[in-house]
Amino acid sequence: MRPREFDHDDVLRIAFDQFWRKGVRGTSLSDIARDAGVQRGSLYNAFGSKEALFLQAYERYAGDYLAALQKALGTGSLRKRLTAFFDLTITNFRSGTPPRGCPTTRGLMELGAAEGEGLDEDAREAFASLISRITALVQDTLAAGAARGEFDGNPAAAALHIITVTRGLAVLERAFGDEPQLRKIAGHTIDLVLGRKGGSA
Amino acid sequence: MRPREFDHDDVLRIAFDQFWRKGVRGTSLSDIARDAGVQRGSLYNAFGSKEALFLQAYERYAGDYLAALQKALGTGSLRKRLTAFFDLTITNFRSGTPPRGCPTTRGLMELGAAEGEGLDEDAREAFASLISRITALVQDTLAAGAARGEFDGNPAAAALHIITVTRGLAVLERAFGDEPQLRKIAGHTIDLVLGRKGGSA
DNA sequence: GCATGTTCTTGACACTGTGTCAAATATTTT
DNA sequence: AAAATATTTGACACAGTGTCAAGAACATGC
Repeated sequence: MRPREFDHDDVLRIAFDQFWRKGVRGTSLSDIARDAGVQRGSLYNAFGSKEALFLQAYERYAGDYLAALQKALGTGSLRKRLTAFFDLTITNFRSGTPPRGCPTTRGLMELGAAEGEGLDEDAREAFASLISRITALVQDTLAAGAARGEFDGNPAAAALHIITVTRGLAVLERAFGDEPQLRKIAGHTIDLVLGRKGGSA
Repeated sequence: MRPREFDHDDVLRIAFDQFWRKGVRGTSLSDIARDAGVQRGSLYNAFGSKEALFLQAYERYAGDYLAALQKALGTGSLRKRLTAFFDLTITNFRSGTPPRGCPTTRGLMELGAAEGEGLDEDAREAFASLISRITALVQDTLAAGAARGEFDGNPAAAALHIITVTRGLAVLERAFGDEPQLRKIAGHTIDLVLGRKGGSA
């Protein structure tokens, strides 16, 4: 067996960085190959296709991101947790120069387009899976808060509402690039869900 | 002057239908040319580029859509108006077979991607403009409702919240394709903004 | 130590898509 | 009828995806 001349994980990182900045369709395998110092053909050999490479790179990101979220949602009052949640979300959208936006939302609208075409279905599933897992995390946090008397409402409905707002924030971020606006919307959402006064921080 | 062999508006309609179904990047000018019965070169001559053609087609759609929204927001109680607003929004996302999603959100995430590239800036502006105008419409509706005592809150903040939710709905639509879920979120949002009980319909 | 087998790499190729250009074409105006 | 003008058409250059066969590097068995 001839050994690989590149590191699998390095390529995944380099590829995801490009996908994040320029979109899947906007990134060519030549770009990635150049940046990674690998021949384009080697990437096809190792990953099969651009979409398959993206999928692996995305799963990597999703794991990291979910772990960070879990940590952010882990301490403090319910209000503090939700604040940390939105904060991490928005900071993620606004990371990079220029800001790169939300890779999940971007990918969903970029690839989740073709319904019925088996190819993009895997990607759609990956995006939907991360969203579902984040929703579950938020719901658990709300349920725990409810048990502590910090929240009075339906955790499932509220979690769905919150996740919808974060997806909306990802869109508004691309439309206006106005970070203070995003944070204002986030604060307003927390007030709405927690009932304006909310628990003291 | 040699006369055009095709109708400008027909091409715009045919093109937007394809863009809506397959995305801008996923639609080739050959596709549009074939469907419209026009030579590809003629499209370049008439519109300049794919993006310019998309822009014209989108502006057309945006005008129609805004008019429909304005009508939907024009009668009944505030709750009724907001319900009609979400209804039209979701129906729009779910129109077509298979459902085509939201062209504005799709376009924003698909084209608002390219960093620093002046080309896509026009498109981003067009998307942002429609969102802004819809927000203004919702805000006016809320302000009018407040004047009639049907709403007690900040119309600007609430309108921004509502528009954020609709953008989020567009994303969730692509992720899960679950229309009842979208309608549930919409209802929950109205309850949240109007204060759960709300004015009788 | 050398042959063999396996995997990776490399370059060539076919295909599709974007955009440009010059030549040919169809009208209107002079 | 000739000139002016805009549209159509086909050829071209270029970039991107994906495939393939041939070459290269290493592990193992003899």
